[in-house]
This record gives sequence, structure tokens and C-alpha cells, in this order.
Amino acid sequence: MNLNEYIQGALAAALQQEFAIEVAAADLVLQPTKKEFEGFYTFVCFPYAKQLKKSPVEIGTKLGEYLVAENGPVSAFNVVQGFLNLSISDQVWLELFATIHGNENYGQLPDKGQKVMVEYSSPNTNKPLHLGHLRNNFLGYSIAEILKMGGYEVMKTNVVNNRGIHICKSMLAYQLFGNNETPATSDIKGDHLVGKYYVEFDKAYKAQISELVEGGMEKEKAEKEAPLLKQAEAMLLKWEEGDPATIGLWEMMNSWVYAGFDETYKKMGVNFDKIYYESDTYLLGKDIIEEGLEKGVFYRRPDNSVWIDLTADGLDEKLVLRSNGTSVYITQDLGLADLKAEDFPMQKSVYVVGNEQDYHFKVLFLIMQKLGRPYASGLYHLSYGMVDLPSGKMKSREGTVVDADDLMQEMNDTAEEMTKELGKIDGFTEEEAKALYHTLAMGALKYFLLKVDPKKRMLFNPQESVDFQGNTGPYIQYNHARIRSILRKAAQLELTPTAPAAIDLHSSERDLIFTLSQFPQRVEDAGNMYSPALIAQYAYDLAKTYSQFFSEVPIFAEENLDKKQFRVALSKAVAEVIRKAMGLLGVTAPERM
RNA sequence: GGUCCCAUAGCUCAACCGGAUAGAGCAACUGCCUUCUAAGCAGUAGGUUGCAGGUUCGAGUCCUGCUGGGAUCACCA
Repeated sequence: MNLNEYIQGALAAALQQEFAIEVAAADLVLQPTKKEFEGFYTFVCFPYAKQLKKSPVEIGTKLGEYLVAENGPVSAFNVVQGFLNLSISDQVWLELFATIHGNENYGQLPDKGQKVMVEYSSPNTNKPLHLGHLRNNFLGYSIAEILKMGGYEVMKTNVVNNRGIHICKSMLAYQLFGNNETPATSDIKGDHLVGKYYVEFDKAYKAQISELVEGGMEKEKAEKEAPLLKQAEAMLLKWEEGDPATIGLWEMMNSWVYAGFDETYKKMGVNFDKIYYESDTYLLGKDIIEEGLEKGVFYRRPDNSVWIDLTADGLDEKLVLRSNGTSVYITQDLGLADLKAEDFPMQKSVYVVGNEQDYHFKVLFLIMQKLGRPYASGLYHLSYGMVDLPSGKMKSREGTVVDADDLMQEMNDTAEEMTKELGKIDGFTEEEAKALYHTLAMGALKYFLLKVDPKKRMLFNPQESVDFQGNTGPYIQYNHARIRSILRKAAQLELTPTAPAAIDLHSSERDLIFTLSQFPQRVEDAGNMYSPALIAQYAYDLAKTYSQFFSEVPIFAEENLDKKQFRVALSKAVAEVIRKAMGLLGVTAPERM
């Protein structure tokens, strides 16, 4: 039963009967009634006032009377200004609850028969993951889970940037200064070790530039002429030729990085169905250049470079192939788009990439449209804002980058500290306690990063950003743990969670059923808007509503058995939905905390 | 300079297709643990939604201009 749709239908009928106007039921705006008014659903009457030449209050009253008179779900109404507020009978709330209570798959939307690919993470193999990557990974994982629950078949992919000049820089620095150290001999995690040499390169390179500048060279020229850069470029050429020594070094260092990333991904709790490596895909896309030239989408300049003119679309002219015939960034993205569609024929393809690449994706998608790719209309750039620090933007050169591994470890420590302080781990084994710290740490961190609208840039203060109280992951986790505790006790008392046919409801019980009933729609909305933030807000809303119920309504002290069993059932349903909603954010809901 | 994004309470964030007196959390203050987990609940205080116009029954939301911040405009990725 979908109350929302039912009421829309009834309102449409009422408008027809009472005022003889035809409105499509789906077009009727129904919003949740504000807390300070009586009712659950509100219909705004203003839009019809002009058309009907009647006051909104009069319209609302007529509609309200009609809805109550039909003896349906609407038990009462009130009209405030032009707002028609509708109350729902307890009978209907209980029927609604019965459909939720018995349903293991509650929230899972019907199969849409469509495939979606979600690309996220997509790291460079020359440095470890940082705070910005955390937002990316959590977003990507979450939106993939949301789309799954929304009825799509989802493939999660990761495009690893494991080649190119920047990789050669760390390889070169390692060759020069590495003394053959390895993650094992240095006790440094593989990705951090490689990152260290990327920094080493930059230092030495800068030193060379200053030297050249002191020797009288212009800075710009020095940046291009520095021997280290020349060496790195030479190394890239060797790599492309397949020089065994270069490839060997590359493979060794990459394997360190992959091992390091795997560890970090595991801690983050994210995973992928398919990984693309740029070393395999960087030559793709050249045939598309030919195709585009034939179709007249691209044009060739006298120097042999290939371009697309997007000025008619409000963009610029864009290079798609260099004059020497080699690829640029977008060339391989064109090829990769086709490869993805071939591997997984999808209706939608989501790229989780920061908003500094908005322009790139506009161009990419536009080109795919012009080339007539059938999947082009389903391409979507999930563009998210940067994560700023109190000191401003993260800058690797200034050492202000917040490392992902470090941050997760700090969160773990904080969780441990707080949990011990609160004396919450009596009866936990060492292992259980550790697992809980991790669950809480990741819950806090993921919730913090996901509750904000992805499009917006956000601020992260390492000292104080991640709290464990109020609108936080642990608050929601806490409510889940409390319910699990109640359910354990209910089982001991041999109480059967039951959805009763007829009892009087407490107002906080109605609130809970109402909130529970919103879940499927929220999953749908979050998928359509590509916004885990909607799920985060929902989870908080549900937990908060439960918390209120918990403090206002007794469960085991209730004498009426029907009510007692109902409250257990209601609690159980809330725990289930909290667990599912948090699962959509990649957050685990603990049994105890 | 062109294009795009952002600006809401002291701080971090909400506000669904334009709807009621703009909501939460943190920080501050006041109550509430002999009862199902106080990582909690209830309450107080905190706002000219950057500024100026416009559109309309109604604007944080749409339009124009301005101010401030950011991104991007490489034969880099």
C-alpha cells in the first residue's frame, strides 16, 4: 500500500467531483505536514484558488470533507491558511505497518531491468590515498549500493591510473635514491613508499630548477630543461617501447602500490567488480578519432592535430589528438567509454569524479552524443566538491594533505578512547572490542562525509569534525544497538513481534510508521538524484524518531500484550531499516555498543 | 578576461517541482539515570538566507545586476 499515491488519487477524484477540474493524480503536490500542525500529509491549495475563483480555505475545506466522508485512510483534516492537513486513522497505520513488518525485502525496489556502471576511486599509483579520495570512494560505493536497492543491476569499476610521466617520476627517484629499499625492508606501506619517492623527485627537480635559474636561465625554460625531467621523459619513452628493465621496475613498484591500496580499500570497506588499468587502455580511442573525422564531428588542422569545435554548444575548441598522433587524456576516455559499454551494456554510466573535471566531462559526453553512441544519454558525471581543511585547500607540497590511512587510524583511536571512557565494552572479547572501534570509526567518518550534498564543497576539521554525538553515524548506530538489545531481551521473555489488527497508537508510534513508510521512496529519490546525503538524512531522521519513542513509550512495562508485542515488532522494523539505510552508506550497524 | 559552481544561526550542515512561523547537530545555558543502553531525552537562547532590484497569491529556492570565495579554460592527467 502506498499512502502517498492513494491520497493523490483521492484528491484528484475530489477535485473532479467537487470542482469539476481534471488534474493528473501524480501532479498533485503532497508534502509531509510540519511538526507543529496536526496531520501527516499536506496538500497546498493555493494553486487552484485563482482557477476556481474560490479562497484556498474554502477549497481545502471542501476537499477535506470529501476525503473524510469517503471513509478511506483519511480520518480527519484541518485547514490552516491554504494548507490542507490530513490525519490518517490508526487502522491504516497498522495495515501499513503490517506490510512493512512481514517484508524481509522492504526497501528493495522492483527490478528496473537496467544496468548501471559506477566508476569511482580511480587513483594514481604515485601517491597514497588522501581525504579527498575518501569522499570519492564512500560516494561511489554508496551510490552503487543505492542503485542496487533501487532495482538496477550495478557494476562497480575502478580505473587505475598506473602509467604516465608522473609514475616515471617516482620510478626515477627510486632508481636514483632508493638504495633498493622495499616495503618489507623499510617497513613502509607500499603506496606510501612510492609516494615518498614521488616527493623525492619533486624536491630534487625543484633544486635543479633553482640551480638553473641561478645560472641565468629563465624559470619557465628551466622547468622544461631540468635534467631530471628529461630523464623521466626518457623513461616514459622506454616504458612505451617495452624496455624490460623499465617495465620490471614499474611492475615491482606498482605491485607495492596495489598491495597498499588493497589494504586501504579493505579498511574503507569498498570494493569493485572490475578494475581497468590505464596501461591497458591508454592506446584506446584512436579509432574513434578516425570515426569522428569521417563523420565530420572532428576536423584536422594543417599540423595534423585533430580538434572538435564546440563553440556552438557554448564550449571551446578542444584538442582530441596531438599533432604527433599521440593521445591526450580525453582520447583514451573516449575509447574507455566504448570499452565499458562493450563489457557491460548499460543504460546508465556514472563517473564519480571531482568537480574540477566538470568541463572535461561536458566535453566527453557531448562528443559521445555527436558520435551517436546509444549509451550517451545515460552518461552522468557525479561531480562532487572538494574537501577543504580549516587552513584551506589541501596541498601536497605544503604537507597539508590528510592521509587516508592516518585519518582512519586516528578515528579508530578516538573511537577506542570514547568507548572505554563510557565503559561500553564490558563482556566484549578483545577482538569484538577492536571490531567495534573500527565499526564506529568508519561509521563516524563515512556518515560525516556522506551527509553533505555531494555537489557542495565541504569543510573537514581533523581536530573536531568527527563527533560521536548528535547528527552523526555513531548516534544512528547507537539507536540500532539499543534496539538489538531490546530484541534480545524480548526473545528471552519469549515475546513474539506481532503486527496487531487494532490498538490505539501513541503519537510517536505513528511518527515511526510514517517514517518507515518513506524508506522506499527515499531509496528511489537518492538513486535518481545520485545523492547518498538523502539516505544519510533519512537514517538520522528515523533514528531520532525512534529515540523519542524510546524515551516516551515503555515496552516491557506495558501491560497490554498486543501493545507490547507491537512495540517489539515496531522496534525490530526500525532496526532493520536503520541497518539497511546505513548499509547503503557502507556503514555497519553494530549489535552492541 | 570567457565559462561554470558556491554564499543560510558563532561553527558544520538541512530545507523534496517556488509553499505555513527557514530546520538539525556542535558549542552555551536549564532540567531528566532505583525503570528497555544517558554515545540519550526534553527545554532555553541563537537568522534582514552576502547586497540591490524584479517575477507572483507566495522567493533561501526563479530572473537581472553587484560583492566575496572557488573551479576551469594545456599538444598535463
